[in-house]
Amino acid sequence: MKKTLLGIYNSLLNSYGERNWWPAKNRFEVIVGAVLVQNVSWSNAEKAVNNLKKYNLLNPPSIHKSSVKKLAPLIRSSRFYNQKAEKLKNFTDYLFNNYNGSLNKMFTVDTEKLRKELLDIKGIGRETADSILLYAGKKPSFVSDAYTKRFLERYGLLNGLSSYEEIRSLFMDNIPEDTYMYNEYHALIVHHGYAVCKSKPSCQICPVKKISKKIYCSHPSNFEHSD
DNA sequence: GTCCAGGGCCTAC
DNA sequence: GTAGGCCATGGA
Repeated sequence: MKKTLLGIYNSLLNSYGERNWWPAKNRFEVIVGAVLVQNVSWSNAEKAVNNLKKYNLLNPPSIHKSSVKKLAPLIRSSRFYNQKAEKLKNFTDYLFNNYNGSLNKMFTVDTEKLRKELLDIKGIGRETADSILLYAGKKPSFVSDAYTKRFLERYGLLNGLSSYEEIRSLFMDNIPEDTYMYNEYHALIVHHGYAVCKSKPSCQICPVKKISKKIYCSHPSNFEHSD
């Protein structure tokens, strides 16, 4: 499994190159983006992020001071905007209550401890917490998601594993604890699944096959299973 | 018009 | 612990 996962990583990296995620200027922008992109396309989330920026609200104190009523219309494009406005405020409440509003202080906390804290915030689930840890905090916490699960299924690597934590552990137990690799690996899987396999009649990594209503790559033959 | 995107919470069983 | 409903935009 170690060799397989590393082999897939190298194939993806060779095919697509570094993805250089997350597309954001600073850590808080990553965090806001991670919440706003929940179950919506990045383009929709990006519009909402830019709107907050436009009104100088893309910083912890401004979100903290703003009401849900003020924030919600600005992030309308990100879908579920009332809930997401609440979520952004839940995060800044946590940040000010525990770290005096300082992301620097927050990110000095041990990775697993901080992960638990983030998961206690209403609106921050596993994928969002791991995205914050990895892409904002540069901490080695692998991000799994729907693409990752689909990807592993497609290549027959899931072997009955299904939960988020199981999939996350599959990567963390089998590839080096390397923030750069965690960062690129997740970004490459998303890029492969979304930008390439979905948009092109054939992709460089594997042939495309239509299953049910979605388009999936389905041939594992490009990756040798060494174990 | 239909489909679906880089989820998470709540409730019921 | 998990299946299903809910939230409720915009581009293809």
